Amino acid sequence: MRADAARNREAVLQAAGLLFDSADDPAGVSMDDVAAAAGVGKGTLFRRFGDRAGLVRALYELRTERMAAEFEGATGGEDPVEAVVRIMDALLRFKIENRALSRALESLGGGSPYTNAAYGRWHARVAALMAEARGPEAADFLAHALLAAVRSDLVDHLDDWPDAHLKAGVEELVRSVCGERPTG
Amino acid sequence: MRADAARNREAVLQAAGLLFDSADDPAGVSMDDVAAAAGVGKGTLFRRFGDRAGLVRALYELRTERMAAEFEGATGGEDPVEAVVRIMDALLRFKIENRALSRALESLGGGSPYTNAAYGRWHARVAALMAEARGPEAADFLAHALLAAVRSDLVDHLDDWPDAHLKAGVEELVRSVCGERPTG
DNA sequence: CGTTAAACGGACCGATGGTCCGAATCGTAG
DNA sequence: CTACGATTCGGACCATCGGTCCGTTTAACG
Repeated sequence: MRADAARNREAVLQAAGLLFDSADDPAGVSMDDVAAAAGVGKGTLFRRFGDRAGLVRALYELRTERMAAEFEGATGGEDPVEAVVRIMDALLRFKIENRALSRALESLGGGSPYTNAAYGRWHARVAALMAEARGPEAADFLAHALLAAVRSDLVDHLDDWPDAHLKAGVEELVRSVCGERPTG
Repeated sequence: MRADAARNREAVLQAAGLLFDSADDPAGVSMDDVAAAAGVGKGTLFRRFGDRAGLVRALYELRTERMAAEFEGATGGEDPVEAVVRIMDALLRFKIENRALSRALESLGGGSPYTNAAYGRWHARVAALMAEARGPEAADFLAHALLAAVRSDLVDHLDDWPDAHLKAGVEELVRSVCGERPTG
C-alpha cells in the first residue's frame, strides 16, 4: 500500500470515529462529512472502504480488537455461567461506550446486525457456553436471545437508567436463562 | 373526510401492503412505488400519511388490530407464565407472517422500534406479568429482553429454522426467565 | 347549477450514497 | 537527480429517494 494511501486510511478512520462519537444519530453522519473531516476526497473514501457499510465495519473492528482479544484466549475450566456473564457485561459496556457506532453498525440495512463476522463469533461462543451450562437443547436460540438483549438501540433506549441497573438486569437475565433460581 | 380521500386511503394501504409482503427488503419499497401501485399521486400519499413512518405505522396498526384485540380483554386469573408464553408466541407468529412490514417498522430510524405506541403496550403488559411471576426486581428489563428475542430481523435471520423449532426456543426462553427449571 | 373548500398529482427540491476520470503523486529503475 | 509507469487523489457528476409546492380538479352542499 502506498504511503499516502495508508495515511489517508488512518485519517479517515480517526475522523469517522470522532464524528460518530459526537453524533446523536449515526444516520446524521454522511460520507461527505467524513471525507471533509478527514481532509480527503470522496473518491478516496469510497475506494478504500467500498461503501458506508465497509467504513462502519472497519471502524467497528478497530474498536472491537481489544475486547475480542480479552476473550480470545479465555480458556475453558471456568464456570460457563460466569463466562457468559462476563461476556455479556463486556458487550453491554461496549455498546454503552460506543453508542452511535454500534447503532450505525446494527442499522446498515440488509440483515444487519446479523450479517457480521463479529456477531457470528460472539454467538458461537455464547451458544457453546450455554450448551455447557444447561444442555444443548435450545442453546442456539437462547444465545441469540441473550445477544438481542444488549442490542445497541435497546441500550440506547434505556440510556436514562443507571448503568448499574442495566448491568444488574443483564446479569439477572443471564443467570435466569442459565437455569439458576431468581435471586431472593 | 371526502369520499375520494377515503377511497385513496384504502387504495394506498392495500397497495403498500402488497408491496411490503412481496418485498425481500422493505427498504426496496419506495414511496414512489407505493403511490404508483395505488394509482395515486405522491402528494396525496404524503398528505394522508405525513411521511414514510406514518404509512408504515398505519399499515402496521391495521394488521395488529386483530391480535391486539385478542389480548386486550385477557382478564387476570390466568397463570402469568402461561400468559407471557401466549403473548410471545403470538408476537412470533405475527413477525413471521409479516416479515417485511415488521422489519420496515423496526428500521424507521430514530429510536425505532422503541418509539412506537404498540411496543410500549406490549412491554407494559409483559413487564406486569413478569413482576407477577417472579417479583418486580428486574421485571422491566427482562420484559425488554423477551421482546428483543422476537425482533423481526432476528426472526428473519433465522428463517431457515422450522417454525416449531423457533417457537420452542421462545417458549424455553420465557419459562427460563420466569424461573422455571429447564425442561428435561 | 354555482360556489367553495378540500383533495389531487406530478413537477420540483435538497440531500445522500456511490461513480468516473483527468490530474497529481508515489515509488523505482536508470 | 531524472524519467516514467502505476497507483491514488479529489471533486464534479449521477441516480434515487423522501418530502414539498402549487396550479388544477372535484366532491359536497345550498
